[in-house]
Amino acid sequence: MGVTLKDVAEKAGVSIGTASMALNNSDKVNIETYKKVISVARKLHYVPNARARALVKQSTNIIGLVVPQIINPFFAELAQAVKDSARKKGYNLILCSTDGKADEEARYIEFFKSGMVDGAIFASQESLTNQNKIILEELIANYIPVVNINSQEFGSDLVPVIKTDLEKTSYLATRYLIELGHQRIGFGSHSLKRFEGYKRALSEIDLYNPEFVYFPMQDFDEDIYAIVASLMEVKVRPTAFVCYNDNSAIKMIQLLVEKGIRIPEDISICGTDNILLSRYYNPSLTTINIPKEAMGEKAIEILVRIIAGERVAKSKLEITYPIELLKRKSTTTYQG
Amino acid sequence: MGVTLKDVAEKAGVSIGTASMALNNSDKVNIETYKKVISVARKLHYVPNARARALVKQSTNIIGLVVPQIINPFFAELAQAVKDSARKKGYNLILCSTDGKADEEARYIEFFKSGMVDGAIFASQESLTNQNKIILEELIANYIPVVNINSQEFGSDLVPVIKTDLEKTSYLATRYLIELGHQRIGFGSHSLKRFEGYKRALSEIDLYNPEFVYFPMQDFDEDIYAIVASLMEVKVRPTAFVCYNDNSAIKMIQLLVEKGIRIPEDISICGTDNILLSRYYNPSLTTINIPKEAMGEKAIEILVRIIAGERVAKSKLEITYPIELLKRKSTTTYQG
DNA sequence: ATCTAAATTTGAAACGTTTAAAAGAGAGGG
DNA sequence: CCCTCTCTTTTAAACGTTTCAAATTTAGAT
Repeated sequence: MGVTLKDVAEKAGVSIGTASMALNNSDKVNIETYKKVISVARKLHYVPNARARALVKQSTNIIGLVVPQIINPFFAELAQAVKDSARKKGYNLILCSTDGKADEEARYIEFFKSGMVDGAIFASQESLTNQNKIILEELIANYIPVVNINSQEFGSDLVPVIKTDLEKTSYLATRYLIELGHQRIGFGSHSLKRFEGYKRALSEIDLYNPEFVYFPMQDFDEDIYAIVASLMEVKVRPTAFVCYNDNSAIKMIQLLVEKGIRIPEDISICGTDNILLSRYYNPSLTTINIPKEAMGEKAIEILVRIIAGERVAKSKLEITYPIELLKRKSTTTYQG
Repeated sequence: MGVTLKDVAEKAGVSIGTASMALNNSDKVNIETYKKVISVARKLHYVPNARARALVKQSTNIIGLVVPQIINPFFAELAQAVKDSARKKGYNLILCSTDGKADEEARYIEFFKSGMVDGAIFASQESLTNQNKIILEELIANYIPVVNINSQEFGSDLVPVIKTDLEKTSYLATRYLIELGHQRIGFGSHSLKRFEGYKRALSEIDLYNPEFVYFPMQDFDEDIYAIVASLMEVKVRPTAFVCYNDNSAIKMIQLLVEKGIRIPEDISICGTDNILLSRYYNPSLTTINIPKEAMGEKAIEILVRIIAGERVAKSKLEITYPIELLKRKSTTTYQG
């Protein structure tokens, strides 16, 4: 079908080995033959067969990135960062979103284990499920380099973790709302870590009240309807709310506005992630910035080092990135 | 490093050929040997080497999807749809975003030509650039199956096109605004097709006025600042505006609101794409739905047929998907 | 026991590269 | 003219599968 190295070699009147060396800029080959081979290759529009090369080189130059969902802007932006860094290092990125399906996950693992990627990055919302951990360990066992982004407290010593301090995100958010004068501050997330930060901030001033805490079981996005419904019924309503992430904050605001509640006048709302859109939302969203670019870049940097054979994580390697509160218009002082 | 077919064969006491056949469920192999091989393979945690298989099978089971940007929700959602369909057909998706960089594009092309993908889907905002066309033709010349999503009027007979009627999107939007009583309707897009639809709707009632037309040169997202600034200065301001897409509509609303303009009371705004967020924006966005799932699925279906060797596009193959106006809260009747 | 046909297994080529060892060609010195 | 050394090219193995023709085994029929 396509033109192969053999064709180039024949036309250039050299052996396959020489042709290969010439095309790989080996210094062993005579300058004249080099020129000849290059020119013939160009003339024939020769493109090296990546499949053959992958086999002999034991490497595909592809990195896999696994995210829970692509359509979540946080992961889209993270993927963008990871991709850019990967390309700079000469890798292509294969983007895998699991959408919470275990069988999808399993298929990706098979794919990775089969050697189609040189390494993989797992990004998660939060802490890894047991299932995730098994997966990572299985990959490690198959000598597939792995880096983990964003998950907390991962047990294995073998997988480097790039993360932020989740507890601190909600601590910062809650602190800020307290500073604004709020006393009844609600919270919604399935993240224990985040809950701890929220609780810590309120406990410091003895204002923690479990009444205002919502722990959606599974899918926060879906459970927002229930939370908003509950907020409408409750006698004493919180005047501020700390949301799981920007996506859910936006959804929550929309639902509240539909019920005639003004944001931020009636309820201040705070997200997390600083997705691109949070700045353009109406009202613009007070949120916590997660340094996605830096984290994505770091993940690639470390992964590439592992791929190159460096024993990066002799012991537990964890890198925690700083986060930052961005004060915008979805929060305001308590209008007692 | 890993365990190979040879290891399995030896341990099972059969030849490599037999082991291979057993693992591929060939009916030629005796049931007892089959069981033996399977059990040994399982015991050794054998995973077939995809690189070797790709070489001999001349296929990687990977499909490439090229989009302008992942972080644009429209393309994220389209990618999601494409990915789901691809997986159903047994393919993995490699997601490539060019971010408008020509050199990135070129690298993807090399990658595709090298045989690392079995086929490729190109999704574009709009009409293809000349550059794009050259790329597609180059791929075709290298026997890489290609399908095009969303672009209008592509010359080649060889590349199937999955699209919508862009002219109609802005026609529908403009018509609706006219029905709402608006007479001064603005328009912003670099798309000629869309402009035509807008102009047609207004010309039908003799209200077309070039004064209200904004043709950003390059990046609409960036040019919105200039458009909004201009809208603030102009003596007679439009009471409604048709935006390039939801993303830009959202950005525009945000900027207008910052200037104290109420949406939709002062200006009605209409987007296109129906990204997930448009429903949760505040106000929720009147927009035109683009059937992303259906289009993504169709693209994969056709691509897979081409990969299988079917000569899908003997002549020009174009499939146009229906669009639909979604009336939401960013538009309202003209409050003369 | 012999022959044939069917069932099963083996062996080896093929996929298209890379790479290291071996071979060959010049050049210069003795 | 031979030997050695350097520079260049060729040869062939290796990567790990799949696949198909050929070889072998098994079973059935006579």
